[in-house]
Amino acid sequence: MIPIDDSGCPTSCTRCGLRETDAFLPFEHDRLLYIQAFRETTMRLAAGRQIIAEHKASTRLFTLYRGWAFRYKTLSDGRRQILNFLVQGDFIGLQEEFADGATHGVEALTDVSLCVFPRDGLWEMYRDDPRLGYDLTWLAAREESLVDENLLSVGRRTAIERVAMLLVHLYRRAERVGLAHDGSIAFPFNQQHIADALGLSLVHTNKTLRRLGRMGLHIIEDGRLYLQDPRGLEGIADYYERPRRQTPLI
Amino acid sequence: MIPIDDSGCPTSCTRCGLRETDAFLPFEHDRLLYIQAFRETTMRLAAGRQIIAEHKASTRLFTLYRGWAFRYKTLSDGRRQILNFLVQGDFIGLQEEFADGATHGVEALTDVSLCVFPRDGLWEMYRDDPRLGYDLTWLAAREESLVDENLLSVGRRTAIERVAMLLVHLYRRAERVGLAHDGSIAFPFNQQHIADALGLSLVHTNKTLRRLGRMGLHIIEDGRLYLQDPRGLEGIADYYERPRRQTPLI
DNA sequence: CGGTAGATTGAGAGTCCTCAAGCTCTGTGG
DNA sequence: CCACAGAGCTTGAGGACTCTCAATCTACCG
Repeated sequence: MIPIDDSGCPTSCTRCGLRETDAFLPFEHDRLLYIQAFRETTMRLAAGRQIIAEHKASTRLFTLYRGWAFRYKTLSDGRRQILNFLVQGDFIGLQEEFADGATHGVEALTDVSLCVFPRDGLWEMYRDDPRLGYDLTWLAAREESLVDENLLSVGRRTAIERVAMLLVHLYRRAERVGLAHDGSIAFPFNQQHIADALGLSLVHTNKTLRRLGRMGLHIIEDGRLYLQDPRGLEGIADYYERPRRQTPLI
Repeated sequence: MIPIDDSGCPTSCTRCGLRETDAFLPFEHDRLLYIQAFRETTMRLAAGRQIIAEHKASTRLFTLYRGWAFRYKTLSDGRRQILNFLVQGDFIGLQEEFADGATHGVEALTDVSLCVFPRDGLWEMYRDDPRLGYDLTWLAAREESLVDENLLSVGRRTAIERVAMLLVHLYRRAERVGLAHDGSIAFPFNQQHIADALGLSLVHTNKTLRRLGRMGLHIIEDGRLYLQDPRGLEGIADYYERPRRQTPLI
């Protein structure tokens, strides 16, 4: 029996539940202990709560241990753009450390469990264990490639291509970290989330989703997403997932 | 007289011309020598040439020493999205090191001069000098924030807002690294570049640019950009530049 | 003096947006 | 047990922003 704290995280990083999948790079025992010492606390947040508020500097870094979240930016009249979705294993808050005030918010999309790290300990981590620094750069670069992918969608794909892309992409990411069961994943995203991620209106997002559904490409039912025709979706989206290397998990 | 090699870069990093502006973090002499040793060579590429081809793994990393470049992705039918523009001082190729094949291309927009680094020496750099590793993460995070900003534009700003945003943003970035003279910057971007960066068609980009010009907000003339009314542009774009910290330069 | 790249403009079409209304489902309270 | 409110989903209709097609114009070059 693995000891669990009241946020749903294991008390010890050496028994981190995420590491049971093969999505993550295996870490040495010592390194896990170092991360555990670096970890300030763990916490739980309800869906809809802000993990990092859009215009405030955060003094903390996070690893998303359970649940979904998203990064976003808004214009002053309220228009919102979701930059990318975050799933368990993703690191949160790196840009805050570096970018000069060019802020974005991070919101919990479902109830989430988080590992919390102090932001001002980051440089020490690089110094103490350069390998972890290298891994952080990796995570930053990989997140950027997610945003790149979204920018290509929003800039150059049509509505139906964008939605097809999003469905396949989210499914693959969830599957990757062990969230797919019986050919489906939990799908807590509402249509406003999808619209804001794809740069579409809510109404048009709805019509496009329905259109794909009627074409027999996917089903969203009881909060779960089934890809009936993943190849079909990939074809529409002009997006073909490649095998992925294992990802560092901090 | 600073010795210059045939690519236009100084032969010694200790005399790097870029460091004469205050845009960059001052580096210790030893660190500059380390970077110089890490530098494999320098090179020059003509406008339009590929610095990194879109679907090929590159074995090199670069610092853009002079000129403009851009990162882009394309769909199989040729639609192209420019992800962000690169200016002198920007580091090129980090994502290639980490992202799993999720590739993008990097093209020289003007004639460029580049410092070239071997990609497989990167990890050694983290190990030898964690501070440089930290700086690389910084650069990665900052580039991501550029892409974030573009994604907000393309997803949620109207055409005129996007163009206003682009003009201000490019101007500020160029100014920041010492490229503004007499209230203008060299403007080598053609309308296709702007269209591909903003997710617009060439024709509509042209009409929008003209509209802003007729409103007296900017002038593009003889390959130079003048912001006649930067505040007006910022207002339209709902974008206000904040003071920036100094950036690492590697 | 053609030829090419880039900028410009007009016209018509189409994707996507806004407005509006109705529907389903869930939770709450009388 | 049922009315009611709220969140989210769905659909129709009209309008607007942006796209494609096409043609013209300028600048530059061999």
